[in-house]
Amino acid sequence: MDKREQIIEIATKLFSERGYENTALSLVCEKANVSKGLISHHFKSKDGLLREIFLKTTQLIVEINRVDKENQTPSEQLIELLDSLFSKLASDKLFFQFNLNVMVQPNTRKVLDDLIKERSSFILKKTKEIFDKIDIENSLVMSHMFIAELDGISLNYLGIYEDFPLEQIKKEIIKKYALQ
Amino acid sequence: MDKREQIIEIATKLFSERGYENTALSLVCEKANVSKGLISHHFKSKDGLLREIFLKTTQLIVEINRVDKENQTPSEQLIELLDSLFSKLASDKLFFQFNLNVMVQPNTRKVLDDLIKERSSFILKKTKEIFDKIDIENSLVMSHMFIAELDGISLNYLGIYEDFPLEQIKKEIIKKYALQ
Amino acid sequence: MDKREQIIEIATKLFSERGYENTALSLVCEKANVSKGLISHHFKSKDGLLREIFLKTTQLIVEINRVDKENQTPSEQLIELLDSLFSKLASDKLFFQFNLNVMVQPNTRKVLDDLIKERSSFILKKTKEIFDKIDIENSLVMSHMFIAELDGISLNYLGIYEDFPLEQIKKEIIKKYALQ
Amino acid sequence: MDKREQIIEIATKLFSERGYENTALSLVCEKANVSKGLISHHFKSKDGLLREIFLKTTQLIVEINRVDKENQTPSEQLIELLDSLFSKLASDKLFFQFNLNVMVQPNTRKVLDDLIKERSSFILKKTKEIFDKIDIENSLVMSHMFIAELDGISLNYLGIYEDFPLEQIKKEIIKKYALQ
DNA sequence: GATGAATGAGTATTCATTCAT
DNA sequence: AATGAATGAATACTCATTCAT
Repeated sequence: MDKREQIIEIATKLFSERGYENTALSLVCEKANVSKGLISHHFKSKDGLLREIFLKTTQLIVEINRVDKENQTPSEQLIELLDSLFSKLASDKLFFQFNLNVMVQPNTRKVLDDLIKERSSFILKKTKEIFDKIDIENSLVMSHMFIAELDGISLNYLGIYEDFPLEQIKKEIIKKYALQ
Repeated sequence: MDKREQIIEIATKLFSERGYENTALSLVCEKANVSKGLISHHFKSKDGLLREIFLKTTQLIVEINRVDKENQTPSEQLIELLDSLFSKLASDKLFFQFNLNVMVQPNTRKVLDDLIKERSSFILKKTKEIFDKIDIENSLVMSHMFIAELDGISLNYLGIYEDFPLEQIKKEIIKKYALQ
Repeated sequence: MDKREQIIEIATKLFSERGYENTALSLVCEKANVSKGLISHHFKSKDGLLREIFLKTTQLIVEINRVDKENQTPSEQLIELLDSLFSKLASDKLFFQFNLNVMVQPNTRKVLDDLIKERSSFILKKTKEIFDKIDIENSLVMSHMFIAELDGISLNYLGIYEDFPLEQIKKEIIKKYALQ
Repeated sequence: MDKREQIIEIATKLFSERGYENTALSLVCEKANVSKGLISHHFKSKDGLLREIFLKTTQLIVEINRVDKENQTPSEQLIELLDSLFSKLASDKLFFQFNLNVMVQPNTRKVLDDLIKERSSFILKKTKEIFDKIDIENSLVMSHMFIAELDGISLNYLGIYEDFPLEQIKKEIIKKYALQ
């Protein structure tokens, strides 16, 4: 059993559920069955642990975009992307909760600044690539709107409206973007 | 000079800039030139102060929606709404920062639960009213999408992309929703 | 009972006996019957408390030098000064222990830098004044030697030689400096 | 490259510069490119390492006193001793810094108690031997004064006065003690 | 001899809250 | 309404030491 991995796993869960600032390292230690010193040893500080976790979620996002799309039309690619995104949104709320959380909180935002910039420019680039293939006009602005809309859906679904009509919105989004 | 009002003003600014959890009441006291006891006296607790502030921002949102629209077409109303929203987004970032912040943070989310629900259902209702007047099909789902898109734009503009093309996106949004 | 004063008193004693770095604030709190927060409240930090204490000991030194010497010859002044110094050295070891301690420890030395410089230049000035009155040649260098010798005596008496012949050395010193 | 020796060298430097209590073994390990376990292995504990270092500095002091003085008069011996001492004081401040440090700090004082006593009685004996040869009256007390004065000079030169007139004081000391 | 993961007690500091005045 | 001394629980972090490899 790798204790380092265990810390990351537990901390990810707790940071997502309770928020970064509201999660004491002592709680992480307790739940992960690990001493306080070990976090210092492996991650140097709480912020260091946060960065490690954020990096891991970025890798996950990168992987979602790396699926082999050789024999798909751009529209099919977009549909698949939306499909996997909406699936994950429904199945793994905490993943999105965590990411929203740390990007909005001024404190964590600062700690993760470079990593957030790196990730978000990657997402923008990938989106624009698809839009360019589909030959959408004004692809940069449209990519920004596309990303914003999906982020807004996450935000409203996760944090604001209890009866958010996720499924129907998914259909509308696919209709709007992929079936042009 | 009303000290109660001064506390609210300073606290709003600090909570917005630094996040709720990362703002010590002692800092609020110092900046507002006020003793610690006075916050307890007026607001009972830090959470109480937060609720008071959130209520005030809700009132502001309500006011934006209350502008007299008697002699406007629904489309004109929508355009004006979008206009004032994008203006405020550019001029008063902290206002949106604060609201995003407290809605995404699990802790504050819990404290404000009832107020958030009240506000968001108000916003949904108002949006749907306009969409119904415009006679948009599937108005509930479309209202959700509309709100989500605007929230997503705030999120991306404020917290993620440094060179977010706000102006162009505003034009696209108006084109999309109001000029049908 | 003034708790602020109580903290200073207890801390002075403990810092002297155990050294600054080896004295936990929790120990000070326990002995002074005071909560941990109160030290923060009054002194901001452990270093702040140290500076306060060092300032107080400086005041004591200043007072020793302020005794009315109107109707004394310079030699009589010097004898009286030596007398009170040697008395205090024998009766209040901790006082000297503390001062040696914080001036030699790199950490505390840094924290107290400005205060140490201020104090030591005061002592040098006062010594030189007397030496000038006695009309001693090369008074600046001789003042330095005088101060160094007394500091060295403290150091050896307090910290090194268990059977240090303090009384006889006092006589020799008086013979050497005051009876020229 | 002998790692044991390397640890001693680095630790001596760091203890001197930063003080014993303020120097973490992890820092020593890092600077010496050595694992934590190795210090335990070689020196058992941090205190063990300190004792080893103190012993080494004692040996250095012994060597200074062992220089062949067969064909020198006692006065010449004393001058040479003072000369080498003042040279070292100017060239190797850290050496004296370290020794002052550990003798004044209650914690380290306790750990090194036996070694300090041994060393200081050696120094006293050696000094008294020379003074006896010169036929100085009251040689024990005078030896104590001599040692104290030199210690005081170190203390004031290293830790208190930035513009301490070391060279002139050296001349005065030689005049006073060696040219009688 | 040498490593480094792991421990756990200990440290200064923070902070919302209480309460006498 | 207003102050600020006082509390005490909580927090991130430090660090010497142990031990399996």
